[in-house]
Amino acid sequence: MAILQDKASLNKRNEEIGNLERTSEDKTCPLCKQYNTIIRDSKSTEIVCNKCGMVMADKIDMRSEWQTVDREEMQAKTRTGPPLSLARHDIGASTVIGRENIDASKNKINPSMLSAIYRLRNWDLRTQTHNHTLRLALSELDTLKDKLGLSEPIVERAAYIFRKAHEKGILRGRSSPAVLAAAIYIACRQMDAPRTLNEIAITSNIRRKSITRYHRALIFKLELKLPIIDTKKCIARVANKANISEKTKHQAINLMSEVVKRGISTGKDPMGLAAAVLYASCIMTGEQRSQIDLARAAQTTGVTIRNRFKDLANKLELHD
DNA sequence: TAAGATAAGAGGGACAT
DNA sequence: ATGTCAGTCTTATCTTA
Repeated sequence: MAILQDKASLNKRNEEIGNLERTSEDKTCPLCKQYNTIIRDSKSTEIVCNKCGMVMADKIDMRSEWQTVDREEMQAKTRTGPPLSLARHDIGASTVIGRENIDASKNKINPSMLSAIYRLRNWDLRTQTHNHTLRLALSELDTLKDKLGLSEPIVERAAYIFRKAHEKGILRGRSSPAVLAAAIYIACRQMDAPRTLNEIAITSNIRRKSITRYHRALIFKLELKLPIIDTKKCIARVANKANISEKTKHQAINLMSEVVKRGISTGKDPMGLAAAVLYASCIMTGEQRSQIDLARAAQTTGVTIRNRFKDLANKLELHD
């Protein structure tokens, strides 16, 4: 891959790559060593491994992409490319800098511009390490995807959030796996496919504490909005896990809407509440389930079920 | 064995200093 | 920024039916 000399060769390169458009092919990614489909993002000028986010171009020596020695060369070859699904904007930033770099040596450039270019260069170099942690995070994301059973849109959303966190410098001083876990949690919430913090904490092997901390940081710094957790979905989850009959499930959903209407649900762990509502519904329909069973299904404790249940009994006067 | 009670501890929100 | 306070949830242990 030649260093881009000027706009003409840049265009030529884009043209070459353009010929590859819509040809995704199977090959082994040099970074993650996984044999998988490598896709070209039609909106950017990058070819991207869809497993780890490794950015590459076809018809070039792969190794030179990431085994650069010389700073200048590295900078010139840098292609900051988030993977396919993430490349929504600031596409090809490094290429632009590469072009300006040449301009700086070739054409006489306004000296006042030099410092600006220098800054850009540094920024660009930083994105190189950004890409490194990005790649690590994305491959981690891939393994978590299977463990948590995340859908593709959730994975993309999580990756997007993580990348935004990168850009805003939120990762500095924070553990990126933990930030990734927080991003996953947020993505799940946003895509309306709730996973509990505990599930994510356990599968990612990251302390729940750090996930919640970074979760808050992300919400605040990225000004994200999270939809309220759908308590009915919690009911469905717990019910399915505890093998509750459809009849009782429906009863529980009705009961839950009443609970929500009366504001009993605010500030309570939705899963615990759902379990308590289900427990109450089981009593109503005569289905036999122990508090412990429900608690386990909701990943909470019997104490919580009891407390919630007592609340329900007091406030809804359900005695039967 | 399930359910209930109680206590100690952690973590975080609200609010004041 | 730091501290306090009330409320929530968890873990552990004991008692009751």
